[in-house]
Amino acid sequence: MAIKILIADDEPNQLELLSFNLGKAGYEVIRAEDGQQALDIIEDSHPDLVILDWMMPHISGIELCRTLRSRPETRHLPVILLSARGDECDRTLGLDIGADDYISKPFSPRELVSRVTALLRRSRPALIDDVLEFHDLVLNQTTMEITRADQPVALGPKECRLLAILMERPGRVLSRAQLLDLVWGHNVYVEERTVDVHMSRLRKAINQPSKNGTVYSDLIRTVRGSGYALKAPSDSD
Amino acid sequence: MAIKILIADDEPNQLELLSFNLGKAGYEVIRAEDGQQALDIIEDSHPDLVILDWMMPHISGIELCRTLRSRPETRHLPVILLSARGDECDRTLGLDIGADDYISKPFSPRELVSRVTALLRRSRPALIDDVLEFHDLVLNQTTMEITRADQPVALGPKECRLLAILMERPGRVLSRAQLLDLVWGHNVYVEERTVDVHMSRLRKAINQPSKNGTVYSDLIRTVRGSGYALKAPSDSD
DNA sequence: TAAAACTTTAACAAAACTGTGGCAATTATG
DNA sequence: CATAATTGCCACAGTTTTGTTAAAGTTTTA
Repeated sequence: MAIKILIADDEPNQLELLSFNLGKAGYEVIRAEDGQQALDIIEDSHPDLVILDWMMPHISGIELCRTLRSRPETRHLPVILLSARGDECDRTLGLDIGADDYISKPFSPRELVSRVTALLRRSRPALIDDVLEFHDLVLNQTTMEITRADQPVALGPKECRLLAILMERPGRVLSRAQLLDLVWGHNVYVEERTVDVHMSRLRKAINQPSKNGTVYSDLIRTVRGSGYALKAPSDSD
Repeated sequence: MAIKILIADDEPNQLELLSFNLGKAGYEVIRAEDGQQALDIIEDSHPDLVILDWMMPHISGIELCRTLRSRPETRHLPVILLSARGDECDRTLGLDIGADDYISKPFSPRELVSRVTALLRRSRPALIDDVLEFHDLVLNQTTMEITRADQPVALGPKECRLLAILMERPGRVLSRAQLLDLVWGHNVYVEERTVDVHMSRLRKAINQPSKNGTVYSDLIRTVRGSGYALKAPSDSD
């Protein structure tokens, strides 16, 4: 599945230039021509990263960035701000508002792509590195091999994806609804309790993978009333 | 615990300037004067972020960055590269090598601090995001972890929410009716006395969290006839 | 000082939540 | 086509959480 990047810019030339370069670098590009449209698309197609022009009609990049940061479901969505003005005040304002990076025009295509990649590596390592690690768990997304303490672990597709989602956000609590959305996709109807069942299967699989009798500690934390998260075992257990 | 930042630069003035500004911004700064020393310090004191000068004797920033990226234990350590030259080639090289950000001299203190904060936000979400603090109490709403004086505290969902509501308004007195509204929602009928019970449970939980016999002071203030509020302990209790 | 007003907290039953074996349906796999 | 694997759901059991009540403790008021 290609990495989706949303670009919002009201200037067609600019939009074209950006799309072309990111497309060439292998990203799937979605375009928006103003802030409102961008917001709709974000809600709808869950891009992995967004690039916002500072100045746009209706909703400016800054406003949009603020909005995104204020909503739980987009709070961690990587945002790059784009501005014609290079002055420092804008720069710091952009970053302080919660943008993850700031590029001032004119910029080189190379730099743009580098910054996008660097930001993705930081925020969604799975998309770039395709090896996820947590404690002694390793998940290679290319080969779909999973190991715990170097012992192979067998997982079904759903459990595997579930694990990947958790490992991309180590420690963060995800509600059943969020997990359904992230793992199953957001137009599939399944019971929330089904998450529990898969979590149970996942636990069983990763907590006793090896043949020798070693017992592993539970890396999955149930947060009563909220959902599930990964947790590093404390010294006591 | 303060966030530790390592700065490696062979030029004393530069080092001083950086330290001063980051120190003022509330970070704990550790200094290194060349790449080798930086490496030693990283292994030794586990900084949360490092700032590397591009040109340094013995081991350059670029080399050091490569080294860090190649080791599992520092693979995800946030790195900012610093360079005298602003040309794009360096810029993209730096980012491609795995640095998380790149700042070219001369830079403004404001921008530096903004970039550091932005980088920390995305690499160590727990340090920046969704965290409520009051005195020695910390409530991380992302991971749903609560600690008092760094000791974990176990809370049920209701108590947790109650605490969050109080911590969002430190010191302000909230009536039982307000608390019912904020915590339970405004179309639920529960006895006002119930608030007392939960407050009592909350107190018990946060005022004696640790195993060692330490006794913590009561952070919750009962305002007779009005309601409850958080209070910082005075010196006497 | 006694009564009144208010708060704390133990106890308990009800409600809510979670873990998991089992089952049928569906989907790969050989 | 037969067999195995995967998936979603139900239902029961076991826990934890929650709301209420009531008794006991404090503070304020008259």
